[in-house]
Amino acid sequence: MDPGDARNVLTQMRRGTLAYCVLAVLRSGERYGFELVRLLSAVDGMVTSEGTIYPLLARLRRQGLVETTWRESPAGPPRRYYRLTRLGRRALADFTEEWTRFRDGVDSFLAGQTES
Amino acid sequence: MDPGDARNVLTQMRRGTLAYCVLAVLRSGERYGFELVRLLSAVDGMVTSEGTIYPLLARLRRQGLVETTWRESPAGPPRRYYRLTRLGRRALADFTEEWTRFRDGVDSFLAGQTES
DNA sequence: ACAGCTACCATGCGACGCATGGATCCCGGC
DNA sequence: GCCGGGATCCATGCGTCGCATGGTAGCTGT
Repeated sequence: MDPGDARNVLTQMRRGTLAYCVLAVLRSGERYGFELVRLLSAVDGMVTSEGTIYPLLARLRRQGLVETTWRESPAGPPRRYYRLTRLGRRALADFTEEWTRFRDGVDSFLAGQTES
Repeated sequence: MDPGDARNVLTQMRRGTLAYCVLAVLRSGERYGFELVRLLSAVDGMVTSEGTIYPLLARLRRQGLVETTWRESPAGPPRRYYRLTRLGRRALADFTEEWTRFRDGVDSFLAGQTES
C-alpha cells in the first residue's frame, strides 16, 4: 500500500483511542451498534464501517466495560443496546488522563519546541 | 495481558503518530538513533526502548522520508545520522493536518458534546 | 413475493510497537 | 595486555486491533 496514504495513517491513529470514544458516547445513555457507527462517522474520520465497531463492542463486553440489553426496534430486527458499567466509567476516566498527556506530548513535538 | 493496563493503552496510541514525532524532531537538524531514543523518552511515555526506534527508522528510510549518513563518534562506535528529505517534510506537514483533525475529534468525544 | 433497508455477527489479514537478543567498537581499571 | 561495561547499531518474532469481507435475519413497500 502507498506509504504516504493518508487513510492508513488515520487507521493507525485510531488504535487504542477508538474504544474510548465509544465509551465516551455511551456516557450520554444507551446506544445500539448501528447508531454508534453513525455517531462516530459524523466526526471526521473516526469510523468507516460496522466491521470496525462490532468486534470492538464484543471486546468491550468481554472486558466488562459495557453491558447489553436486547430491545425490539420500531422497524427492523431487534437491537442490542450497550450501556457503560462502573468499570467502563473508570476506564474512561483513566484513559482521559492518558490521552491528555499523550496529546500534549505529540503537540509539543509537532510544534517544534526544539528549533536548531 | 490485563485489559486495563495503562501501558498497553499507550502502546496502542503511539501507533501511527510515533513515526511523525521522529520526523518532527528531525526538523531541527540531523540526529542519530540513540539520541532520538533519549529525546523521545524525555516527553511523557513516547518511547521506551531502542527496539521501537530502529525498526521505525528503517521503515522511514525505506519510504524515502529520511536519508542517513555515517559519522564517527568521539567515543564509541560510528553513528548513523538521520536527516529529513523533502518527501519527509511533506509527509510531516500532511500528518500535522490529519493529527489536528483527529485530535479535535477525540477531544470532542471526551468532552461529551452529546449529553442526553 | 421480492427488493432493499436495518441490524447483527464472525473471520482473517496487515501494520506496527516492542521485547528479546545479538553484534561491534571504544575506554578505563588492574 | 586483558576484561568489563557502556554506547551504538541491528534483525526477528509476537500481540493487538482496525477493517475488509461476507454472511444472516427481520421488516416494509410495491
